[in-house]
Amino acid sequence: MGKPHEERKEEIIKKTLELAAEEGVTRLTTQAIADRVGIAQSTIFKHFKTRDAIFSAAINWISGQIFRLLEETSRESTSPREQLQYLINRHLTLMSRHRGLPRLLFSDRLHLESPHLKKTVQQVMARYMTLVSDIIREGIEEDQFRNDVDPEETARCFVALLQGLILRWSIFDFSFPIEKEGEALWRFLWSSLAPHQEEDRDSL
Amino acid sequence: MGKPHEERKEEIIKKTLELAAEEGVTRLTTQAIADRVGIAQSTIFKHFKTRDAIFSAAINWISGQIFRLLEETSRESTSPREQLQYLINRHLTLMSRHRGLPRLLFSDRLHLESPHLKKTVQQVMARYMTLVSDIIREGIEEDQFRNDVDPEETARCFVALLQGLILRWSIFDFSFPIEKEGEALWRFLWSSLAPHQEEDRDSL
DNA sequence: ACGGTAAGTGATTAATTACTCACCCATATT
DNA sequence: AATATGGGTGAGTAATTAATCACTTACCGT
Repeated sequence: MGKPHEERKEEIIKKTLELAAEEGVTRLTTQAIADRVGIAQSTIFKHFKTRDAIFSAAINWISGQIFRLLEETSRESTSPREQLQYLINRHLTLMSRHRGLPRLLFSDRLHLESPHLKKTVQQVMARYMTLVSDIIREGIEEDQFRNDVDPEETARCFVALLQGLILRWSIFDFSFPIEKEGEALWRFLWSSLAPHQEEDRDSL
Repeated sequence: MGKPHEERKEEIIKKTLELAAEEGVTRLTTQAIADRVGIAQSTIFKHFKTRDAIFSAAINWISGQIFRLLEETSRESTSPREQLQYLINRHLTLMSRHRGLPRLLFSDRLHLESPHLKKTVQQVMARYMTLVSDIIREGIEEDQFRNDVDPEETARCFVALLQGLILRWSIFDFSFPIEKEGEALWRFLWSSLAPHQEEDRDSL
């Protein structure tokens, strides 16, 4: 009886994310997590020293997923335009598959309770924006994007668009398909990135 | 001794918002609020029946502020373009002046603890997007904006941009001047709304 | 067979926290 | 002068919850 340490650890993290999506971070007690996993409350502490360690592990898991996503994107040798589209789609799919992520990321418990976790989140965001601005700069050099946009500024807007969309989705209880909204987001982004002669083609 | 009911009520709400900005929603206990106001913890309950009633009042206050902002914007008889700029500036100034607002609005305690408050927030967002799409539609009709953008879609992106920016600002602990970022946001938005012949003028 | 280790449990504890209650006291009303 | 009222208080309560602990049980290598 009893699963091995690493396996149960993963299970606890996953169930924690599930619970965060359904009940919100406030209801995320060790008792609730234990119930969901199907073990006693005290058993939680065989695998995590403190409750915050669970959150920490969850955030690190999320960071890992997003870093993987970023690496895969930059490994793709497709055009800058397709890289951005790929990034939007994959990002939204990731959030769609694990709805607890936005709830956790947006909760203040993370940022204010432990400075270390806050730094992790900030680092992920910073690296994210760096990659996006690199892609945009490349697109400008290759004459695929207009040359009068500022790459850093546009990258910040890119991330803001994504986060804002996810936030609205979360506030409206995941009640609309977010992948579809991603397409609208891309259309909007493209209308600001596209060189002028190409626009007629894409406006329909 | 003792301020009149309505006055103290307002004071509690204001101090609650202050605390939310500094300490986060998690630390927002009745004790902390009472300390900040300078009264005993039990006195809080002379003015609010429950702790949630304080949150409720705070959210309603926020909603009021934003509704006022929206009404003022539509009352302005300036061009659609200036209306959008005005809305961005005023919105960011409001958030800048009361940093507790984003913390409260993004906290899950609001949406998940009480369905009523969630509805309030959703209604504000819905009305916000309606107004923005109206402005955009008007701008298209007056040939100030390109005619191949979808007003509703663009309005959703407008709100996402704002929310995303505020979220990043909140995650980075209000460490950069948000009004300045608002200008970048407008530049980005305008590059997607501007008719083509006008662009050369504004690109610098 | 045996001893060690790792996962699991129930009972308990200490701290936090929303909320109540009996009681004060100043001011306004009668 | 008597009294009612409203803002204020300190002490206390019940509930929640993270964390501990003594103990059990299953499994593994020797």
